[in-house]
Amino acid sequence: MTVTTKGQQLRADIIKQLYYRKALSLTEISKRTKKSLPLITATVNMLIKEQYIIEQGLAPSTGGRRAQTFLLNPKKEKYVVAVAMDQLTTRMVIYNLAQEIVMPVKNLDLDIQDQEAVAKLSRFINRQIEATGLAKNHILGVGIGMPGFVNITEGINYSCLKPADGSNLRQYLAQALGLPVHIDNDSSLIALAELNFGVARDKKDVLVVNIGWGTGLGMIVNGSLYRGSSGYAGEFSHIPLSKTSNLCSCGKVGCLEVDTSLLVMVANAEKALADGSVSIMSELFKDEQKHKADHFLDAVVKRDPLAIAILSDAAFQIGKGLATLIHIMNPESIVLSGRGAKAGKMLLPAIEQAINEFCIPRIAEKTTIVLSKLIEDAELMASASLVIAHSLFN
Amino acid sequence: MTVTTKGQQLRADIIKQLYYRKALSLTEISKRTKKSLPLITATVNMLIKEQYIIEQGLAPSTGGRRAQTFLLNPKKEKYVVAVAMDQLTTRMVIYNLAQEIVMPVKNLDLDIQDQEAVAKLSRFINRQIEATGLAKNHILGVGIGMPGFVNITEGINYSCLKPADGSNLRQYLAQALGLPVHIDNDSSLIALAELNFGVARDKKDVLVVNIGWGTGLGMIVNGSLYRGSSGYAGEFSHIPLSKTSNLCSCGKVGCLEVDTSLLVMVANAEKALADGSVSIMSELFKDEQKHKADHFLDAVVKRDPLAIAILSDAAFQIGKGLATLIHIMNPESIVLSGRGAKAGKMLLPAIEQAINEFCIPRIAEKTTIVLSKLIEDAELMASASLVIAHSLFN
DNA sequence: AAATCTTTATAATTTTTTTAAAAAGATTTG
DNA sequence: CAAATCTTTTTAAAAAAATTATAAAGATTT
Repeated sequence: MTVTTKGQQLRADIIKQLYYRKALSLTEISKRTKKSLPLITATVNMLIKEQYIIEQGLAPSTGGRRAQTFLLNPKKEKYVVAVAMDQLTTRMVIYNLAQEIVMPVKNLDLDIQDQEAVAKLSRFINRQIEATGLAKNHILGVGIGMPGFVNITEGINYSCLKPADGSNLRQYLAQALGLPVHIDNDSSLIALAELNFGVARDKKDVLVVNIGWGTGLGMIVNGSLYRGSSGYAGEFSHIPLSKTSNLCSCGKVGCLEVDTSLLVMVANAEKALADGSVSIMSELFKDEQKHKADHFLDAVVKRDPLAIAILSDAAFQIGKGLATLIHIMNPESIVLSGRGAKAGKMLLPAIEQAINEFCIPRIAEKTTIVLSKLIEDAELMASASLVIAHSLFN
Repeated sequence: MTVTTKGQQLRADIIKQLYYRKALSLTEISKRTKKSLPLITATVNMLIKEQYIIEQGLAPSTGGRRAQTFLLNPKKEKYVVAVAMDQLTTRMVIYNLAQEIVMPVKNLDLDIQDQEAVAKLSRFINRQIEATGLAKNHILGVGIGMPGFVNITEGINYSCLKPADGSNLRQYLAQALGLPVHIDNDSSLIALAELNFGVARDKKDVLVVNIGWGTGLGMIVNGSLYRGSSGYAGEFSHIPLSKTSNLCSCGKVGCLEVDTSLLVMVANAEKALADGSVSIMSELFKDEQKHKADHFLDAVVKRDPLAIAILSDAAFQIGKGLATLIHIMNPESIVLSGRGAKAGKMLLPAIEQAINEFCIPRIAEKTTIVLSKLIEDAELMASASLVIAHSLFN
């Protein structure tokens, strides 16, 4: 059993704060870690001696003496592997402690339902790490975001990515890669990204909607990610809300997902095209290099009327679901994130209309709907921060 | 501005722990307050000297030396006034520090929408206190639970109980009573009661449903009451879920409340009786001493088929709403509380059926539905603990 | 440009926690 | 059944951390 001393904990906390906030003064670190200034001063000096931290220069004046600020050392040879998976594509990147990209994003076409997905994944990660020539003892760990019911303590995904030998997913990967591995649900990670690096920074109660194949949800409650008693909180897409009686992939009828998934939107588009609707999608869909969902989103961004109409119908349903969430959670804001948030501005009117229609004004009036500024990077950034959050830096 | 020192804070924390848990050993207090044993020992000894705490006797053996346990002193002349309001009735009781009843429950028929409700309330409370002969400086404060949108920091109820002179509700009452006053929403208080004294004790994530005139909700998240960013979290009864298009009191259509409020159930019963249904309610309703809702609940307890049928319809709708909540919050358990929980066992089958029908099994399987054991006392107990939580004990 | 005001950084003091030791009581064993 | 052992509480001593106070640095004002 590894025992973590208080000193180690504080070192890790300080590094974590600097990782999230970049430049910080001693006073700021002290406030954030809730430890006294003398203790922080001593610990930071130790970390400077060990090259983890460098002096950055003076902070802008706030009226008196300017504070010295500190930064994580980009030259320190400590690296983080970040992986973001979705149903069909897996992306990977390597960062240093300053969140600078050491190895640019690499893509792998990988069907998450593939029987050999786990083996392919670990080969891919290993190959990329080897290609960089980085020594494994300089890599702090691997953070992986993935769809499905993820048990983060056990390191299992109940929905997919089961190792062929029946072993534990995280253990399998840790063994195969020779590195610490941390896995989490994609929507949870996107919420963490918005909390640590995005528009949910410094906010206490925020709902982050992951608009993608399905409609995921990550909940920031009291300033930290809420996971529920068995880790499955935020199963937004399967709440009973649809008026249609379409069967959902989960086996139930009436789930929100049957009206709002990107796949359903694509299907609706194809149906409309078959019925003779005019749209640039009929051209776009011929290019099979990209997935139809991406073509659909492109069409939306290009203001294609049919695509926008279909998207708006889905957005209205999402908005109705959000109205329920607002009543229950009374959040400060709701962040639209995930790959579908590319079409963010197109989504907003229908969502806001639904919220106005279904919310008691007093409850909704303080809740703002905002668009993510991270979009593509969110999941990778959060995968990396998973590793930072679990490392000890000895 | 009153400054609270660390020492005062710890004294209050210790008293609070003893108030919630009754007999505790020094070690247990130390763990609960997360303060060291030497510090706790010293502070408890100080509180014993001041008569706040008494030795209770030795704890049962756990294998080694038996621990001394401590209790709040029932003879200490410190009292708490607890008030619980609903739409038509207000109840009041006075406890000592050991939660023993010093003045038994008194009732006041008070329509919460009455223009002079606040004045009547303060006269009532004052009269009862005077009747006991207790000195005001021996009373720690008054805790009041009430329906409506309550802003606990400002001390305002936006829905009702507005002082005629336009002043602040809590300030008005504090002035009129000459005592510290704390107000909170009834459903929030019932949830606090279950957390501190009931079946949600030691649990982290629990939803407490207040079945009454409407269907209220208090959420325990990470072991404490979650209020949302502007204090209105848990507005369960106005989520869009009903298939009917009945107009809700909130001005919207489709709210859960239009199918599940006790008033709707009574209306349904009356309609069925008018249509010729046979039921003991036709007799019961003639007695106008009690409210029809109480008669309805009595009929349910007496297993009247019509009443049970009506209740089950409502319960099914509540269950559908709870299915949504389970997906979002993934709670450890859901507690059915409030006056409607008297009919608890009758509610369970329909609620569980709805949950089975609308929940993904993996998510719902770990969530248990339990009945409150506090029912009547819940709100009064929590009103009192409001006062304890805000007092300083100097 | 000197004086004042703010804020950071360091030092001294106090408080609190941690660790260790002692005491009390239950359980086991000869 | 009594002595010995084992647990746990209680008290005491040492170490760590947080407050408080002071000094230093730099910005702003007069």
